[in-house]
Amino acid sequence: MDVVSPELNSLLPDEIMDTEAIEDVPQPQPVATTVQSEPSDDTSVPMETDTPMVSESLSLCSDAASTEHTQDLTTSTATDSTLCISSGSQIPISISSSSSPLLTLKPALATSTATTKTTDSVTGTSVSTSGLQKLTAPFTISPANHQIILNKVASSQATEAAKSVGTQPQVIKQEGQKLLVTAIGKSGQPIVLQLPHTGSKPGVSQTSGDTKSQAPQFKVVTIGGRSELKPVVGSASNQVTTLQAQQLKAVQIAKKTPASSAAPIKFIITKTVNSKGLSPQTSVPPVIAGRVLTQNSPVIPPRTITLSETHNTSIQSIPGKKIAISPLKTPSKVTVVSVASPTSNTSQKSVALPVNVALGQQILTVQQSTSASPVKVATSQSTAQSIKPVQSVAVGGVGGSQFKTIIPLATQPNVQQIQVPGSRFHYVRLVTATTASSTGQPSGPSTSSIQTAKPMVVSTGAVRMSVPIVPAQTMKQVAPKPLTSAAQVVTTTQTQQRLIMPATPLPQIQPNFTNLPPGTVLAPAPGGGNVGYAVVPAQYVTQLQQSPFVTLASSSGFPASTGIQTQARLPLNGSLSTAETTSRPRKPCNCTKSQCLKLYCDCFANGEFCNNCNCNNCFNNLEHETERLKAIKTCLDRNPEAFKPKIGKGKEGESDRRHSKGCNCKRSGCLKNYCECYEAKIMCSSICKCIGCKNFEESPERKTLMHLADAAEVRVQQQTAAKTKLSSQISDLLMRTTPVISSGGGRLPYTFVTKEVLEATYECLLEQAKKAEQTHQPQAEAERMILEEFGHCLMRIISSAGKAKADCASINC
DNA sequence: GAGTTTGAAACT
DNA sequence: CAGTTTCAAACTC
Repeated sequence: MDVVSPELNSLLPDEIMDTEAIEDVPQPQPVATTVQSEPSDDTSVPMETDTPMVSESLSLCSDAASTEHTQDLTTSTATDSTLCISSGSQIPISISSSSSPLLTLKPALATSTATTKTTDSVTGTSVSTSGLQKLTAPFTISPANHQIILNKVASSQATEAAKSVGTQPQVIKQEGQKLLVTAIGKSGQPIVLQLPHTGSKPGVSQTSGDTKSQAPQFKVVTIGGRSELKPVVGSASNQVTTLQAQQLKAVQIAKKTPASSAAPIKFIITKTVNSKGLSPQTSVPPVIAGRVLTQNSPVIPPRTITLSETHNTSIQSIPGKKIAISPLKTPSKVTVVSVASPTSNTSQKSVALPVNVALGQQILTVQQSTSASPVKVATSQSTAQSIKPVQSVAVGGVGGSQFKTIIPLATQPNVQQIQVPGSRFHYVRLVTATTASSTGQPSGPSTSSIQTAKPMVVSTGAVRMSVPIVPAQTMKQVAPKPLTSAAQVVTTTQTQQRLIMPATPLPQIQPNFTNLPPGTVLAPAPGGGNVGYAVVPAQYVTQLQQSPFVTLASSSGFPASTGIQTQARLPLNGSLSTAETTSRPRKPCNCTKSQCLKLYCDCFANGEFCNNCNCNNCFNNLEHETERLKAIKTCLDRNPEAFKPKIGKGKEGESDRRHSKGCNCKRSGCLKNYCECYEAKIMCSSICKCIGCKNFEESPERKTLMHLADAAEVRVQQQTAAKTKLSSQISDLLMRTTPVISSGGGRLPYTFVTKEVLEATYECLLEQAKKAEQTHQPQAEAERMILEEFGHCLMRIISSAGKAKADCASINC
């Protein structure tokens, strides 16, 4: 049921699976206001997070290797409940849910497949092994290695907000929703889980964690949710934010709480810490992988790990809208963002579940709306399926991010792509404004924003989103920024949003998936998968939480067929890296035969959609998503590294940048842009197979060329500056239509060059010319006479100006 | 702007 | 893996 087409499954990276991090989620036993941890019996299924439970469970599993890093997870559900999970040193973990949705905290069992660093894993940590525990009471999990402390958030803003609602946020009700949180972290690293209750105001919930504090690295964060039996009314947004010292990935998941409490909701969040260490440099591959698996039978232990809530609700199907946001090239790390298809009920509270998880180096931002369980889809939510339009938030960003974000998207017909100036794009599907909305309000670094039904700037008629852009690297600092406007996080509330871990062993999937070009949208499984994936640079995701906004505007219609209807406005400065910011806009391609679906096309090779190109018969757009995906797969089959950046770090001791494959130039001497090395402004290296290479450090030709290039650049700059200055002066002069005598007396004579003066001068010069003609003066003499007269005119003008100035001064004007 | 050159990508 | 073809960008005129 869920989602990824078989084809695409093969593309999914192992990282997504990261079975190690995955743990089974025992069947939730809804108990009112209690936290329950039950080891699941089913260890056989590695990924199984989802037993055929009525309730949805959210499980967080963290395998934190580093003790020194703090984690802040904040999950907030906008409408019904807010889930805030934050773990940071000395930050208590609190879970509060004002709304009805039941939350059950259970330590997930490490799945058999997982090689499990289970020692770290949650299983050891028992939220409540003994039995039910009330969430209201502070809850501590596995203090030893991995501490998870669950406390009321009474003090927290979220709780306050919940109180305002009239519900007790701290209490987790068993309304069929199960919250499974498995976290293994250092002792002393509190994790705060907060369930927003319905109606929570955006930005209300906050996690108190110190974002700057060291955060344990998460290897895998999976958030998946699905509604199962009953449609749930209400919406909840969860936001989890984890900050890691060096790099962050924020996962924001917006989900809608089901209207009916009866419908179980399962959230599973698995967080594992990179065992090898926190340092970004670690050889351990980045690991965040998300995958949506299709589950046909609820009974079968789901392979999927999903953090999402499903909503059923409106029968109406909202056309999904997709916006493509240019992704960075080959981010090395992957951020998974799942977006559930929006449910249609307007009456429903939009649920935004932004989850920001800063994992060591990874920041995941997942926004998820509730998603209906596959089962529901088949049954109760027959209507729901129509609703599937999925949203992904696309934020334009600058290339160079090392993260890749995967956003599951619903395969709705209506798709729009946004091409961000400068190129990197992402797919974004926009749900109709009615459902979509979520905004995270920045409260503090660690704070999670509660997403209200009103997201950033989103208008139903025309979808408009403003997304704060933040460079992934800066995520640490991001949260604090106060956002004035409601929308900080772009989330479209959707009935279904899923962040899913692959249920099946993903090894086979992994390889290709990581290499997917940014912006790639993975089509949902043909069999009714609602969710597709969009691969976007994590940077974009992280940007969502930054104060700077990206505004995405799309026409109300969102006809699928329409080309790019959305407009993305991105601040190109500030958060973006220098290289990125300075990067010139992508050049339009001129492909004629490749349909822009081969690597010949720079757009395609860069993982971008064609936009404003001159290509013919272009298939590199959302209108040809199927073909495009197929082409991507083909490319990846041919070369798994196809979409990775060609310019990467060289071996140790070598220059920082070098071509990954090296060039093969034969005639250009590697001193023309034919040469990819030269084009990238890097030296050829030992791996190059070029002939007659002159692109090396000591090359005199190269030095000369570079010198000339620099000189030319300087000239251009000077000319530009001169033109600018001249233009400014001219415009300034033209502005002076009337003589101005300022009290300051600083005006130059030209201020007296009025229309009348000019006409008089013209008459004088013309008269002089006539005189010269009448006297049959040679041309040279005539010119001299005219110029002489012109000089006299100027003298008179200047004299008059000076006199006027003096007179003005005498009268003290 | 048309035509040529070039080398990566694609194909065999 | 090597050779050939295709392709689009870079370059020249």
